[in-house]
Amino acid sequence: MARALPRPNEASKPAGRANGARAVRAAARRQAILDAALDEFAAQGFAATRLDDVAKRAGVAKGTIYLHFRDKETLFQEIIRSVLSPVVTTVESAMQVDIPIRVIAGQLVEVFVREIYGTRRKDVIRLIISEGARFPSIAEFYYREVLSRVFAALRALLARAAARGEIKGDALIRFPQLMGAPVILAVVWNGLFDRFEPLDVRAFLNAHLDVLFGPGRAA
Amino acid sequence: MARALPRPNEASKPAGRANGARAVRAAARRQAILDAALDEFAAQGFAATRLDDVAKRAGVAKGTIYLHFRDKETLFQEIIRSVLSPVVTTVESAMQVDIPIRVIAGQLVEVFVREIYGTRRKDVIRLIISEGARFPSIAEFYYREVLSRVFAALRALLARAAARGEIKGDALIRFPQLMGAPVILAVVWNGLFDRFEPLDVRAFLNAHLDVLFGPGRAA
Amino acid sequence: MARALPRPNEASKPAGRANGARAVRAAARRQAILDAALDEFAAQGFAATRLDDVAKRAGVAKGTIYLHFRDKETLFQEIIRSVLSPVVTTVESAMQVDIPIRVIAGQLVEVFVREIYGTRRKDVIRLIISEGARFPSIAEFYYREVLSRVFAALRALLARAAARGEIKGDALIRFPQLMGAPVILAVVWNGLFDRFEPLDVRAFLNAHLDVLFGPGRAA
Amino acid sequence: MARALPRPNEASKPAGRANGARAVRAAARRQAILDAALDEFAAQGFAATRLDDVAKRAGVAKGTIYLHFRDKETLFQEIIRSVLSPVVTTVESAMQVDIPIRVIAGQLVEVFVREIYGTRRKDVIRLIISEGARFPSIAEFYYREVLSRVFAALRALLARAAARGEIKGDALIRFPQLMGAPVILAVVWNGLFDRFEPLDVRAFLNAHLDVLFGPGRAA
DNA sequence: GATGAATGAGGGTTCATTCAT
DNA sequence: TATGAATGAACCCTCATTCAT
Repeated sequence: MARALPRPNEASKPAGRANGARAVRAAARRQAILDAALDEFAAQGFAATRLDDVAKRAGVAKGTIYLHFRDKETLFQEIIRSVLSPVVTTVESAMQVDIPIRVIAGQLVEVFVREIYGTRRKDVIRLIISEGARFPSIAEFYYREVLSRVFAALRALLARAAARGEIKGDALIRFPQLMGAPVILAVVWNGLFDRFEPLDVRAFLNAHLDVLFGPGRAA
Repeated sequence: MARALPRPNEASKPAGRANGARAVRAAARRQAILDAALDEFAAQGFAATRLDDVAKRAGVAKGTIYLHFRDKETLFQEIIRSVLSPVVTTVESAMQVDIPIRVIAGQLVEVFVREIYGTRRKDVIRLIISEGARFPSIAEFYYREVLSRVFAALRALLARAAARGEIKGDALIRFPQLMGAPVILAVVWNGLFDRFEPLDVRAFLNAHLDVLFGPGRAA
Repeated sequence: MARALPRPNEASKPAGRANGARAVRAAARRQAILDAALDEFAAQGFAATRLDDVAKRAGVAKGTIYLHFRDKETLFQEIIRSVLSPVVTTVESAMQVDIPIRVIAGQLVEVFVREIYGTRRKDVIRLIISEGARFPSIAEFYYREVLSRVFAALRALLARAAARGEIKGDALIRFPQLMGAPVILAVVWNGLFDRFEPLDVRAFLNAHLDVLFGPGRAA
Repeated sequence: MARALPRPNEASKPAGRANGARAVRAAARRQAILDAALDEFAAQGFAATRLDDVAKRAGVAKGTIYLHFRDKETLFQEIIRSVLSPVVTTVESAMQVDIPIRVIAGQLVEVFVREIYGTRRKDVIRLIISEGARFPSIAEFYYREVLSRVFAALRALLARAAARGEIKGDALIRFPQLMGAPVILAVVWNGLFDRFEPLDVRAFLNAHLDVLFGPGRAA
């Protein structure tokens, strides 16, 4: 199991001056629980995950989980909410640069491959897809904090590109989701069918860009 | 909940000669259980579904379920396996006709909208996406019985289209998944975000075809 | 532990014609659970009672309890509510007869000794005293269904007695509770101090009547 | 919650010579814990009381409780034992004065109302009634240290009164408990039914004395 | 001494599965 | 065949108690 996540926005708990040690340990434990829980939730789904296993994997006692999270559902939501948000800003920024959409799209592929597909954030996306329907607040949070922000930036980007004549029809303008569809497929495929037929995600997404914007150079 | 599914290949249990009535009743019960179970599994997921609720919804006693299915998991797999297979042949057939790929693709959109998105088969796809990782045999079955067959036909279709010059680059040839990506997105979107931002699936998929093959007439 | 309760108002569940056997068994099981639970609640108090023990004592599985009672608290309240009500009518009736209060009081002592102190109803009173403060609905139910009815009848009885000159001052009229005080003491004493200094309850209560109404014959 | 108790016998821990300040602080903490614990035990009962709440209410950390008391049960018993004993001497003294029993009884009513019913000692009595059965050592302690001493003095008092002809029959002689019965009822009533029907305890107890000894003047 | 984070046994409740009717 | 009462393993969560700081 991938253990670490590139976490740009460190800092977390203030830790004051005095017993910083204790605060640090607490934060570490909390993170260990989050990590372990993500592993378990990703592997078993929400309902089938036992907090006993989470505790064991995190190396803490069962009761310790409850020192950091109110209950199983809160723990779950905490993971979903905390893991993806950091990338949103990165993606937004990349979209706002005033260069050809084909270039930006290529950068986004790299960001996705590196920051999401190559990390456990991929599992979080899978969890949202799998469990989102049962946790309306999660779907809502994800739509509000992630999707709508990304889509806003994407629409602006597409408008600029259209103005520059980089896009042919109006399909992408009307359905920006088309740009993200292969990303979803990649995550789903990875979870279900990679062992039967592996998918080279980077190549796959770049091929998609070729379809959208005409062939680029690199793959 | 959509109650009925167009089921071309009825038949199931032979029903012998004599007490055909009994066999018919048994088959009806079995189907009622399958229907009810699909509703519940789709709404709650596998682990959170209670057989009690399935029984109640099917109008049978809890024990009756065990007369037809070995256990909860078998019931689940039975649903997954039985519901999608029928469409495969339809899709294969459509792909084998020797007409422009753009036309066939348009027909496939209609098949999808009518036979899957407009029925509970959509729920089954969602279940495969959500639970497939926990049920390797399901992923495997689905890959073998559905995906690989559809992909085989699709590859042949794409080859013919390429030969005819209907396709520009080699992206689609190398990654036929690109054709299906928006279908996955549509199913996922429907489950999670339709209440925030509804998606006109037919228009969406046709827009995708416009991107792939250049604009068609219809929308 | 006293196992049976004189239950004047048999009947309970209708039991129909057909599967009366099943209904009878169900009722028996339900009663076994109530009996066992009363034993445990009386011995340990509400919070310290484990349903595991109740089940064991009742000879059923733990889950069976939940077929008959929603949860531990409901089971508890059910006991409290079902056990005492039957005696209320008896007591009311006794009080309504138009004979000297001294005689009626003597009869009430007998009723108490026989129907309450000699049965597990005594435990129920103790439970009300012990746990009532934590279960407002129980105190309220008991006040409404038992106390207020008994007090109403008692006030009428006292009024008649006063009119007949059987009572000296107005103390009893103003505080009918004085008649019941030794009953409470008896129940409490029985639970706490009988092993140090047994209390002959019948004699005790009759002595109380001597104090209230002057000496009678019997003891 | 009544905070203070008239505590005639202060002193507790000797406090050595040197760091008396520390000892005083320790004693204060200990008392704060006892006070908080009584509040909680009275409100929730022994089993349902959480030491967490006690600590919070006492303004100390949970671990601190264990510096002063071996465990939850010890803390409980400590309260029971420490709170009531002080009044015993007062009651004994009042009973030993050589004046009419009616007068002494009137004084006892005042003592009860002031020292017990008006303080948290009332709660302790309630706790003994509620939990005594589960803590044999408490019932035993209470019987030995309180009841038997009070009853001894009471029997002497009654003997003197009988010799003086202040008592009619032998009921009180045989069952001195009759004198205390309304006290028990008052405490129980206060906990359960006061909100439905308040009881004027002083008037109630004096009415009882009217019954026992004939009407007095004041109330 | 004082703290409060950490522990882990324990208990209420659920639910897949069985089986007597 | 169909039922649904009964079972009991499993799981979430609580809380008395401990102990490193």
